[in-house]
Amino acid sequence: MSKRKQILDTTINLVSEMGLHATPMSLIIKESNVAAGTIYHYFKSKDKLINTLYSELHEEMGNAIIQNINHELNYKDKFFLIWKNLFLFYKTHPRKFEFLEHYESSPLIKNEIKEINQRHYQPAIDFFKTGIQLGVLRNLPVALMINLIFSNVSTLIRMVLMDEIEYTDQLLKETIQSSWDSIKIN
Amino acid sequence: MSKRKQILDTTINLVSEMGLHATPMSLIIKESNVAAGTIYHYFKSKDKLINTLYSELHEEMGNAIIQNINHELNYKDKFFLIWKNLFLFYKTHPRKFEFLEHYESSPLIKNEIKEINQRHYQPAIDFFKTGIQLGVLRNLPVALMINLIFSNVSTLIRMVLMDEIEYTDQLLKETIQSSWDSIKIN
Amino acid sequence: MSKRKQILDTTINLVSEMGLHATPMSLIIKESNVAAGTIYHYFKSKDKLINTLYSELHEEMGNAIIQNINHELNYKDKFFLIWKNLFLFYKTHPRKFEFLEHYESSPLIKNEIKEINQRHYQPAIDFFKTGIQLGVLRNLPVALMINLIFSNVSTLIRMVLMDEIEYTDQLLKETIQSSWDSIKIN
Amino acid sequence: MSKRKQILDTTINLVSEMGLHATPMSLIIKESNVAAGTIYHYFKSKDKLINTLYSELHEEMGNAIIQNINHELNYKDKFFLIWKNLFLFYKTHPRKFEFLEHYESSPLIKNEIKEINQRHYQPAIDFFKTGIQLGVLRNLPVALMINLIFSNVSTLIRMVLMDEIEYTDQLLKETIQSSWDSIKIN
DNA sequence: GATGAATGAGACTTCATTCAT
DNA sequence: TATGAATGAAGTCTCATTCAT
Repeated sequence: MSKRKQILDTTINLVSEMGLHATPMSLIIKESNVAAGTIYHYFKSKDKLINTLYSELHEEMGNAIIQNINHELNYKDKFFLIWKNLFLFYKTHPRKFEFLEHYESSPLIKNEIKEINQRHYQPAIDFFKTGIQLGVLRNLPVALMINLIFSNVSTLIRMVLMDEIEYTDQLLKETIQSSWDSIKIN
Repeated sequence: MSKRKQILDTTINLVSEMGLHATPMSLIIKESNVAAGTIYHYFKSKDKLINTLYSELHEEMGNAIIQNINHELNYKDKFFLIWKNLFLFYKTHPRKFEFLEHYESSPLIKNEIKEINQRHYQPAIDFFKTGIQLGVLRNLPVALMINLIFSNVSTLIRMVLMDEIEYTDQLLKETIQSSWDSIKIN
Repeated sequence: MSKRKQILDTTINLVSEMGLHATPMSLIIKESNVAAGTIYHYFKSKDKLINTLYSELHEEMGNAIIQNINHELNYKDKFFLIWKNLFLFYKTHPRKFEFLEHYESSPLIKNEIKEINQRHYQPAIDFFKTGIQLGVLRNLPVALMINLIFSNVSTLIRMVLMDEIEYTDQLLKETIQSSWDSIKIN
Repeated sequence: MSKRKQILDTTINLVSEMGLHATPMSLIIKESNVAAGTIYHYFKSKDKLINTLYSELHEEMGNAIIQNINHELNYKDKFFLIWKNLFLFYKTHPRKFEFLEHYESSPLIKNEIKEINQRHYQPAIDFFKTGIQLGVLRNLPVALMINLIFSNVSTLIRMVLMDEIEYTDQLLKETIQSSWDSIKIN
């Protein structure tokens, strides 16, 4: 594995477990078996390292949520699939979810970076916009609607990962239904 | 104002603005016009200071959300009022919301402390439990339901405070309606 | 018990156990159940408190070592008794021995204070001086001789208190004999 | 000179002069012309730094005391030489003696560390053991005997270094004789 | 590309002491 | 006599980063 990959992998594991500020560069250096200078060869600063991770992660997530969406599905089924895609991505990669939890609320992240990374969700944004235009979805601001739905996914996965609730397919289905009912018309 | 109060007030302002780790004790000391030792006279450590703030805040919020709830209101109206109460509490005290945003995702917070502070929400928990028992609400796990609704409130207030959306009474009403539709039966 | 006595008692216990620098005034305050100001009412500073303890201790020791010395005993028996008196004083008051161990090597103690407190040992000094004059003892500088003998006592008691050796009357007798042989003539 | 050596040298000088607690890291940093971080690069903590010094010192002393011991010397002469070796080591390196004086009585030192470092004195321990077995020395516990003799050396050197007595070869010889008389048989 | 010794600002906290009550 | 809130200098240690090799 390349040194760069080693560093990124170690960082996501450490940050997801301990938090951003409890993960000093010195620890990343030790755990990824590289020299101090090597990290700074690949990443200009700790900020840059974290933000790189953040960007790559969002690209990956952007791809994950549109998996298996095809045009033959009706609108509601597409919604269910997108929701499930995101949920299963987090469930399969809990470290990545935890990393985002630690990251999003940090002053490290600049709005500029957040905005840049929204491009990965353009298909999802378009999907909700279309839903509103078609009259299938409630006429809420798209950005708000997306945030509401995405935060629903986060709420469920957070409880599942923290063992505050027992995961079943039935639970997943009902939670998605709840999400759907919050935005659908009728 | 007592020194203790000065310290707590300064801390919530600084932490909400800069984040937990970007708020050194030295800054709290300077801004609250006390000596270093004075902080440690009242709070054993930075951790303890922050956790005290967190506890007092939750007590305040617990009281805020049941404001003006009276028995003559029907179930749905009570739900709208609780939602609005929480939203307006955050809107009136944006610093407190921001403090929580910084705090909740920090490894500083121990589950133990989180759990202890849930007692302040017992009336809310009971309210949702009753709704399910009465058949007014969907049969989702109560903890999940509460987290879903509360995170909806956070989503809206976050966007409003960050100027990502323009607040209107109409917007508030529609968002609450969306929340309600996600849990009501029929 | 008077506050002053409470403070002194607490201090000797704490210092003997933890050492001078590991015994902050705040701990003495807590353990002796007095207010911060009260200590400073009786003792001008931590230094003064410790030095007071030191002086009172040496007065007590000075009295202890000449206990039961009467003129009918021969010189050697007097030596054995003095040695034993000091040893038993330490054995009966281990805290006091430990206090001195922590104290003597501290830069807190000024030579001036050490010298002042030597007056309590005048009888012992005279005893050794006489021994040399009589030709019973080796012609070593008196101060050196006293330090050698006293440090022998400390060596034995230290090992006994630290459980590095098992105390028996036989062991005590033999160690005193060894001390005696180091200074006696013939 | 390596930074590590610079730090150790500076530390022994400062501690011997001022005492353990009167030697802050900041002073060591300033006097040894290194950055704060550099000390912690080599030594995990102040404790570790001091203990390293202690260990290296005992190794040096262990070697010093058996200097020039050869098998042609008789037992008594060997004893005199060992005594003198230790004395001269201290006299040549007064800082090292003073460092030990400050260190030994500190709660910083754990018994564990003391014990580990006794291995450097195995030859001396064996020497005394042999003396007892041969019937040349009094039948005292070896550990006690060694402590008695070593503390005699410390007593003399302490007085010499503190100018409480004037050093002469004659005085040295007589003090060693006194030590010898305390343990020899006949 | 890769190393790791070295940096130094700044983090949290302690502690002897004071002083108004 | 007795209290204890308040002080602030100073303590140990961490950490992102650099640079000569």
